Formats: sequence, C-alpha cells, structure tokens
Amino acid sequence: MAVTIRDVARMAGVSVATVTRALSTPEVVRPTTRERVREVASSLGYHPNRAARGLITGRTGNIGLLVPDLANPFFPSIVKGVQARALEADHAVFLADTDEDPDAEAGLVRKLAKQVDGLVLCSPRMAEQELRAVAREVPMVLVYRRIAGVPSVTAEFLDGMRQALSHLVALGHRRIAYVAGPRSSWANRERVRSLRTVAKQAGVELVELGSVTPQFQGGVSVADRVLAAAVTAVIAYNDLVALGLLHRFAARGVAVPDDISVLGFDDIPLAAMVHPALTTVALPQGQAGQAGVDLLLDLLNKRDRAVRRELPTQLMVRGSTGSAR
Amino acid sequence: MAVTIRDVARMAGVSVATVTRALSTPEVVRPTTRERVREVASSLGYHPNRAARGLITGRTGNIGLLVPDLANPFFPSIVKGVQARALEADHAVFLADTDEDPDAEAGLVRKLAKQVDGLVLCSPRMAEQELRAVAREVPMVLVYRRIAGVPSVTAEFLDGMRQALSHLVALGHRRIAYVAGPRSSWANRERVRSLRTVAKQAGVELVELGSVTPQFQGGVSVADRVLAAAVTAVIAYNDLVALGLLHRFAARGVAVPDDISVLGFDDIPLAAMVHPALTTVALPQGQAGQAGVDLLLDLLNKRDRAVRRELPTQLMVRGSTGSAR
DNA sequence: CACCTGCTTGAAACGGATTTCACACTGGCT
DNA sequence: AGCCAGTGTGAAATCCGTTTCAAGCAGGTG
Repeated sequence: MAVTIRDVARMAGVSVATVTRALSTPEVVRPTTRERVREVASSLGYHPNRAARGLITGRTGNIGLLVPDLANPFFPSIVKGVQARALEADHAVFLADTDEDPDAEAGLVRKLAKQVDGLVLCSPRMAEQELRAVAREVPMVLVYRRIAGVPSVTAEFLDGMRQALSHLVALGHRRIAYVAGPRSSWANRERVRSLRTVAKQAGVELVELGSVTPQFQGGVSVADRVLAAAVTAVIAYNDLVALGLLHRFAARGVAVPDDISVLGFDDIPLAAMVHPALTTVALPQGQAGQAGVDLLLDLLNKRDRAVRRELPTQLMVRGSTGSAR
Repeated sequence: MAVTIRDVARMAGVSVATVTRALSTPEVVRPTTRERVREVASSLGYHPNRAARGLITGRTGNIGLLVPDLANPFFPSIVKGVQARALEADHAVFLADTDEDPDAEAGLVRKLAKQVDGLVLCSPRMAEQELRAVAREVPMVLVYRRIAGVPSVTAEFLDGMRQALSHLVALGHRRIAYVAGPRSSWANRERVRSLRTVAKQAGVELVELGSVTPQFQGGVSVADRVLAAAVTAVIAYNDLVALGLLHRFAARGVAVPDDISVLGFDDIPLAAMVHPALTTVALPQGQAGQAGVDLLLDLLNKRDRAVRRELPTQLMVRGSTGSAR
C-alpha cells in the first residue's frame, strides 16, 4: 500500500535505522549516505506514518482547540490564527465546539486530551477548579481567560476600557450605561472591574445593567432598559450585544449616535458592516490564536512554564458614537 | 504511565486477545468473561491507545474538514454541524482553513489526507480535475459543490431561487438585478443558471452585474452600479454582498425596501441582525455539515459509493424586500 | 604493535493494540 | 466409542517507526 521506511531502506541499500536517522537526526549520518537516503525517500514519496511515530515517541503532532461557540463571530478569527500558526509548526488542529456548555466542555477536554500533545482553550466556561485539574493532566494554554499557574493569552482590557471611556468623555458624555454579560464569565468580571476603575478616575457616572446573554438577543432584550436609564452613551459587553442594541434602537426610531452613542467590545467583522458602523474596542483575535499556539509549543518543549501574555487593544472609532446631546 | 491492554489482561486473568475482543467484538466472548474484563477495564480507566489501534487497523477515527474561510459567516455553522455529528460517531475533526487559496487548498488536502479516514470539503475552490484526482486517493465528500462520481451534499438552488423570484414578482418587481459572485465559483454558476431559468419562466427582466468578490466589500463596490441599472430589486450572490449593498445604500440615503428591495442568499446569522433585516434564501448549514459526515461514514463503511443529497432551501422574508415603487 | 577513541551503521527491541491461527473443550450424532 | 462441529481462549505475528546496544572500522597515541 503506502511506502514504508523498509521500502526506502531496501532501495537505498541501508538499514531502517539509517533511514530514520537520515531524516530525523541528519547530523549523525555520513553526508554521502544521508543524501542517497534522502533522494530515495523523496523519489518514493515517503512520509513517516504518524501513528507509528506517535506510538514510540508519545507525541502526536496534533493540538486540540476548544471554543465555546463557533457561531459567535469572535471565535472564527481566533481559530484561524491557531490554525495558521499550527500549520507553520507542522501541527494539525483538532477543533471542538462546546456549544457554551461547561459540562460538555469538561467531557470534550478530556476526550481530546488523549489525542493531542496539548490544548488551547478559548474562553473556557469551566469552573476554575476543574480547569486547574485538567491543566495538571495535559499541557494547556488559555486564551481570553487567566488562571494562576496556567499559561494564558489575554488582552489589555484596562487600557482598552480607558481608550473607550476617554473617547466618550471627550465627546461630552458624563452618564454612561454598561450592559453586563454573564456573571459567571471571566471576561465580564474583567470588563466590569476595568470600567469601574476608569469611570471613577474620569468622574463618569456609571449605570450597570444586565446581565444578559452575550448575544444579539441579549442586546435586543435590554435596549429599552438602556433608554429608560437616561444615559447618553452605552457600552455593551460585546459587539453582538451592541448590535442587538442598535437593532432595537433602530426599530424604536432612536437615532444613533444623535440620541445615544453605542460602543462595543471585540471588533467582530460585522461591527464594520452595519450602519451606522459600530465603534468598538478591538481585541486581538488571530494574533491571540497565534500567541496561544506559540505558548503551547514552548510549553511542550519544556521551556517556559506559566507565561502570561497580554496583547494590546485598540479603540476603533466608527459611526455609532458621537457628541452627547 | 497510561494503563495498557496488558494491565487489564493481567488484572482480569486473561490474555490481551480476550481483552480486545471483550471490548470491540463482545459477542464472541463468553458473557461471564466479558463482564469481568469490562469491569476491570473501566475500573482501571482503560482506553485503547488510538495510535496503536490506528497502526494495525489503518483507521484513525479522525475526519478532516476543509473550509475556504472560517471568517465567512456561512461556514462556522457548517463546521458546527460536522463537528457535532462526528462527535456522535466518536470521530474527531481536523480543521483546515485554506484562506480562499486554491493552491493552499490542494496542499492541505493532501497533508490532511494522510492523517484521517476521510475528508469533508466545504465549497472547495480547487479545479474539478484536481479534486477528482484527490477523490481517488482518499474517501471524500463534497459540501456545496457537485462533481460526477463524488458523493456530495448541496441544496435545491433552483427551488430557492424560484421562491425568491416569486416573492419579488408578487411584490410587483419586473426588472431585477443579479450581482454575480466569482466566475470560477461553482455556487455562482449554479445560481446564475437557476436564476435565468426562473426569470425566463416568470417573464422578469434580468440585469446581471459583477462579478464581485463574495464579500462585504464586493457589495459595497457594486452598489452604485446597481442603482444606475434602474431596477426595483436586486438579488445578491450571497448575504455578505447583500450587506455590502445595504451599507452603501444607507450611506447614499437610498431607502430599503422603499426605493429598492434587496435579497440575499445563505442566511448567515447576521442577516437577521441588521436593520432592515435581510430577506434571504436560507441554505441549510448545520444540517449540510451533518449530512456530509453521514455520507462520509457511509462511504468509509463501503456502503454507498456516489450518493448525492440535495437539501431543501427556504426563503426567509424579512424587512429588506417590499413592494416595487 | 597494542590499545583507545570516535564515527557510522545495522540488528533487534520496543511501543500498544488487533488479528490470525491453532488448540482445548463441550455437546451431539452415528 | 469415535468423530465432527462449534465455541472460547491464548500465543504469536503484525502494523511502522524510533531508539538502544553493539560492532566494524579508521585514525591517533604511547
């Protein structure tokens, strides 16, 4: 069937040991032999069988990637980043979507764990304790979640929030609503904390609403309460919620940004496509995915242990924010 | 380290052959033995090593999934469908994103092919000839592309187009534009063909524009030409293009649907989120992914050879279409 | 010249499961 | 009693690379 190492050995007139050495540790075989073996190998189109190699080395060359919900447009770009970086490192990516279910997540993690060298978990919804337990069993890196002792990639939320608030303050807003995401969400806690800090520093009055489901529908359902709160601007937990707000505002004839400014978080591709386009705090996505893979590969090569990387955020000013009335 | 079949055999007082039989072909071992072995196995938390199994059986229990661009919101739902169905069948999914590059695609397919039992290719951009060559090397199923001799999952484009056009005709539209996608795209050819057929039957005057890149920007760039064409309605190659049209129309102060009706294709989640919400022909996404996996598993089990499944489409009437002026 | 070192290379063991082949045993039939 | 078929089980071969161990050989040293 497929060409094996023994075929190559036979054709090159050497032992299988020499073939594997010529290919994986070239420096230990005599140059003339090495070249002969390599030529035969490539002329036969030989590629070592991954299963066989994995059996002896214990490494699969695969990494697992877990996302809560691929339908949430925040994640595909991260997946693309992971995917691209993994490919460069000659690793394949197992993808698992947990449908926002923490229990399914725990099950999938353990299932995946046995087939990969390490895991990249995107915004995992699992309890911290359980996450930590899993981290002990299999090398893993967190993206958009932080836990002591586990390598992680996050963004500078505080700075992003500061950019957002400065922008609104510069436009004259003094009373601002925040629509919170799920209470159990690490990202939400992080955002609330940052926002409170910067609001206090800026002397801005903060009205906290929610929490809502972090989706379009969540924004729709809270929109009327936002209007009732008599604020001139609203910061949403994320872009999807912000889009829900925009949708409902449009339906009620509330003009954005003339009547109220709307600001999102994430910078999903849609944010720029709606009208008015959404002003939002851009979180690195593809870059975060890449960084996650980098950290994981470092971890696998026993280099660093618990690195924590914080990527920069950037405010994207678009049409949904304007001067306070 | 991990618990192996030999550990189980020793603890159960049987040979390794009996252990593997008790677990994979239970009917051939005596019930009392079988139960004893199974209990020992589960008490030890034994799970067969996939690499070892793959080495001998030649099956990996993995399937490969190729998508052109995960950032295109049409694909994540398909991936979710594939993912979910594969999980049920106890298969893991390798994901590869080709970034719309036909050459990268060809390379990735061959790379993936060696690590999986079969492939699901979503809207592949490769040339038909090359695709057919790959199909000979590895079991594969096409989703949203059709080629003779290769199992495929598509949708009833003709029927979807008929629904769309009937809807517009009922609203009084008689002169309609179509914004074409890439000429090399199978999906575009399919849509043009269907549209011409039904337009002729309905006596509708068709203005074909394009082709454009099948993205938001494509819609933006062609919007002014659509307006210049003096039509009362426009059907876009897909929803992203339609959203681009909406965006540009809004910027130019053209009212939708009062001045012009806009109709998309795909029903990506965003379609319902914008304002006005986009009327569109919904193509099955998750369902198509599931069907793709089903077909692939059938193929692997040597059942069917070249099945072709066509899923139903449905017109989603929303706010972007209205009476002709 | 005897001995040691370093460089190449090959034979064989190994990893963990599945599958083939053969053997032991039971029960039924002549 | 003798033979056959059928059932349950184990020993060993097998899948394909990687790694260990040992040996062959050339060149250098005392």
